[in-house]
Amino acid sequence: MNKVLVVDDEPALARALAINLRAHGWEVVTAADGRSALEAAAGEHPDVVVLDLGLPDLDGTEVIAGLRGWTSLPIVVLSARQHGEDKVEALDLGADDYVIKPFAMNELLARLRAAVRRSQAPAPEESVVVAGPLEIDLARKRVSRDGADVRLTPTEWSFLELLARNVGRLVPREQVLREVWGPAYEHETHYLRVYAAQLRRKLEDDPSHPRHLITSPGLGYTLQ
Amino acid sequence: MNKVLVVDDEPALARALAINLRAHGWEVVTAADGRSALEAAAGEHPDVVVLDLGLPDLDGTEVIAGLRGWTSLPIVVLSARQHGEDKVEALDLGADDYVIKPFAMNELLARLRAAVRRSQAPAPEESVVVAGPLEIDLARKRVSRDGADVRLTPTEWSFLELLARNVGRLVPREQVLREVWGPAYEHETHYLRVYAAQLRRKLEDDPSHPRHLITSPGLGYTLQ
DNA sequence: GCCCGCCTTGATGGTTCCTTGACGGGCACC
DNA sequence: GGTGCCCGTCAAGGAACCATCAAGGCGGGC
Repeated sequence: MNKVLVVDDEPALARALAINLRAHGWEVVTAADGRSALEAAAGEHPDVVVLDLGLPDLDGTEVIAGLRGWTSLPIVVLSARQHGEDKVEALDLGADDYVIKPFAMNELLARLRAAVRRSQAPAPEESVVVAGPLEIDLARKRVSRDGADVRLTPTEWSFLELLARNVGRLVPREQVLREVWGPAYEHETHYLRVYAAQLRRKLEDDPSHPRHLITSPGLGYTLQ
Repeated sequence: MNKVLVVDDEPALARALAINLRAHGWEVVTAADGRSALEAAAGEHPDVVVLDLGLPDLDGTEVIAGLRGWTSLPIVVLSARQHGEDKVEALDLGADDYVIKPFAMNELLARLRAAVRRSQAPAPEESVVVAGPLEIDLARKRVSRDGADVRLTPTEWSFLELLARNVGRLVPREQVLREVWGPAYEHETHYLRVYAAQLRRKLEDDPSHPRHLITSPGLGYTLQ
């Protein structure tokens, strides 16, 4: 199921959107201002953001800039302003699409689907990544080792998923911290060690001599 | 310069678009019907397609489907139809964006920029530099020699990467020091010798008679 | 309200890597 | 042949980084 973050300061509209989106199979989280939107984007890992311009605390463009600083997560902007430069500005800042209020629900749904599809397309994304005795099913968020299911915590999964999507490639430490914990955690390298150790204990035959979750000191981690 | 393929059967509109786009720095090729649009997309390698629905020969949705069969090239649909399902249908078929006529030129330009940026951002920069038995994969940060992986430290990698990005060219000592250690280290030439030696020990068959990591005394280093 | 799972944080010990120094060789020039 | 310069090599100390264990705190589920 795809997850969408709805950012809107009008409770009525936010609730209406949430109900409609849930009815169409989306998992919905909401935020009422820019600050909590940025937090939620980092903490909830949505697949797409619906962003209403004109929030109480931050300008909508600041929210876009704040997100684009660390993620390419698709953003669909929602606005009542029919004319003017803000549409162009939002797109140039890195928004992915723009819908004018009032809008037809099925149009918004189509644009969300398009945004998510685009963002996922470039990852050729076999939904199951195999590494030795490990099978990582990205779509179902499941991992098995020698055929037996392995239970992971949300953070462990997020870490492993990132490595799996770049299987065979070295993923830099900063990228792991940014994408798993959020942009404010780029220097919390201790987390990496703790979670790498936890994953190894669950996934490796000999956790102290890992063969699949490999550390490159000072650089990052590789799944192979 | 970015190249755009404009598909429109009205010569007047097509010409107006082409002039405007060229004025904003785009390289423009045009097609007046669906069949030639598909050919042009294959032959001209545009960065983005602007597609007017309602062509004489093929339905616009068929053009989208025809393109999506083999490429993920971004498509911006142009249409006069204000309402109805075709907007949703076009997006779901794989169009990347949708602009309704009449439209503001700067909006179309912004959407084109956004579409191109999106399509290029995730391009994983598949560049592998080969020098004799060495293969240097810049994206994966991996080096192999005769097919076997070679482990490098962060500083060694940074040094080698710089040389690999300028393979065959002499990289001045000062540039190496600046880009690997930072601007304050421009005169620490000793570092160069130590790390050049370490790299040779890992990469060369006979480290004391290097064939790939070449020193030009007083000038700099070359990878070949 | 309690319990449990998970995240965070600290402490410790081991490893890797960077920096720095010392020494010898080749080369040009005097 | 001596001198100076630059390069290559080796080695050691210390800093940065990693692995592991464990405990406290927080929140969600019951």
